[in-house]
Amino acid sequence: MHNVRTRIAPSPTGFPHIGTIYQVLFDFAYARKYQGKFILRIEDTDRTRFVEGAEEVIFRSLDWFGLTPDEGPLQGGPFGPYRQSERLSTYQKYALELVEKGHAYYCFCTKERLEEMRKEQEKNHQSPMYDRTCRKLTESEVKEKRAADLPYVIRMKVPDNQTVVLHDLIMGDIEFESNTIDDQVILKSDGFPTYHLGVVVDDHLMEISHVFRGREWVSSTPKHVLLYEFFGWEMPVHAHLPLILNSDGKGKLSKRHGHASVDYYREGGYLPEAVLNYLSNIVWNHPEGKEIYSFDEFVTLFDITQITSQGARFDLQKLTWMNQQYIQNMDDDILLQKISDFYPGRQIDDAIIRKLLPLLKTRMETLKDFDTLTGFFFAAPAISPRDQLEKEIILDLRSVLEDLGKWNEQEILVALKTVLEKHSARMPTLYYLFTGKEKGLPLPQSLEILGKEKILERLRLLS
RNA sequence: GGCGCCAUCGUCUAGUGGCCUAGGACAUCUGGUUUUCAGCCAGAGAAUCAGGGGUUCGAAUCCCCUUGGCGUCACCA
Repeated sequence: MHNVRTRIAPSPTGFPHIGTIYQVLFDFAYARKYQGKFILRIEDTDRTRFVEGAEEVIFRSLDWFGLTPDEGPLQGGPFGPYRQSERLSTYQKYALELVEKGHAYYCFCTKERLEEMRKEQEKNHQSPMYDRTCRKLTESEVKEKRAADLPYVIRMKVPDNQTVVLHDLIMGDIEFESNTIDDQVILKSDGFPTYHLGVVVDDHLMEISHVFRGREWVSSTPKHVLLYEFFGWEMPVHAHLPLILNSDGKGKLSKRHGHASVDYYREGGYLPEAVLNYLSNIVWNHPEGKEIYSFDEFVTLFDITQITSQGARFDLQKLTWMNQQYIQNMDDDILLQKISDFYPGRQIDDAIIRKLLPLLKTRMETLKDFDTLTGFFFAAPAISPRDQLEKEIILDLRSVLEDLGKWNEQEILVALKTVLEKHSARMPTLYYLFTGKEKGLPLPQSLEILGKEKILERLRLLS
C-alpha cells in the first residue's frame, strides 16, 4: 500500500455539521493508524452558497477536537493550493482533456430547457436525466456556438450498457448500470467545476489514498468511478460511512436540530474527547465491549471494515452520559484547566474550586453545569425567606452556627440537623436559604469551604 | 417512481450455523448507601432477532420473496 493520505473536503456554506466531524474522526484515525497524513481541502465551488467566515469556523472546529490537519489552507503543504476556488485552471484543463479524449462534451442547453425537460420526464414517470441533446452536436456546430459566445457547460459522456462497479471497503462491491447514470455536468458555465470533477481531480492530484465519507454519496460514486476510468487514474479506496440519523429516525441528522452543529457542543460545555468517543461508538465497538475509551485506543484498535452497516440515530442523552463519565474520571488539574478555559475572562479562585472538585465531578454533566452548581460561592443569591417558618429557621441557624466551636463539615452537619429537627424541616429548605436552589452540592462541605464569616454575613442579610 | 443501501430490547449495539431459554450500554422503574441532588452498589421490566418461505440434524446467523426505513436522482456539496 502506498502512503496513506486521507482528507476532509467541506464546503464553506454554513456552520460545521457534527457529521463532518464524524467523518474526520475516521480520516484522522486512519491516517494516524498508518502513519499517514490528513488533509483539509476547502470545496468552495458554489459561489451562490458561499458563507463569509464559514471557513474559519471549520478550522477552529477541527482544532477544538484536536483534529488539526497536516496539510490545508492554513498549514500549507506540497499539494496546494488547498482551496478549490484557487485551482480553477486545473479543473478547466482536465475538463478539456476529457472533451478531447471523447469522454465529455459541451452542452449549451439553458436552465429553462432543462427544467422543462425534467417536468416532462416526471410527467411520463421517467427518472429525470439529461436527454443528451448536445451530445449529438457536430464539431462544427459546437465551434459555431462557441464562436457566438453562448454560455456552456461540460458534461461527462456516460457510456451505454456498461456495469460500473464500486469497490467499497465497508459495503463491498456495489454494481450500477451505466444506463441509470446521468451525463453529469462537470464544469459549470461560470468556469467552476462541480463537486464530481473537483473531488476526482483533487483527490488524484493530492494523492489521496482513502476516501471516507457519508453513505449519501454512494449513488453518485459511479460517476466518480467513470471519471477515474476516463482519466486512466487509479481510484483511491472508498469507504462509505453509515449515516447519522435524527433521533426520531426520520432522515439524516439535520440542521434543524441544534445539536447538529459543532458549536452546540463547544458552547454547551461538552468535552471534545467525549464527543469523539460517542461518535466512534455509534458505529464501532470496542473488542472488550468497553464504551469509554480514548482516541488513541480507538486508533490502535479500530478496523474500518468492521464498523456497523446501519444508520445510527443520534442519542444526545447517551453522549451527555459519556461526557459526565469523562468529567468524573478526569484528573483534577486537567478539569480545572478545562473549567477556566470554558469561562474565559472570568476570575476564578483556583483554591476554592480545587476543594469543590470532588463534589463537582459526580454532578457535572457538562462544563456548563459548573455555573449552576457553584454560583452561590461567588455571589449571594438574591432571595428572601418565603414564610414565617423560614424566618425562624434563619434565626436559629444564625445562633447555632455562630456558637460553633470548630468550623468543619462534621460540626456544621450536626448544627444543621439540630435546626432541621427542631422545625421538622427537610434539607431542601436549607438549600434554598443558602443557595437559592433546593438542591446542589453537599451543604456542610460547601459551608465549610465558603467560611464562617461569609455564611453568617449572608444569614444576617436574610433576616 | 428509478437506482442503491439497511433491518436484534425505546435508543446504540454484541452475535458470522449449535455456547442464545439472545449479552452489554444509555434511558426507564425498584431497593440500598445518604445531609439535598448527584454518584456508587444491587435488582427489575424491556427484542416471538420485521414477516413469510426455503437450506440444514440444527438458523438471529446462509438463500429467496414481501414489507418497512433510509439515501440519491441539480450548472449543491
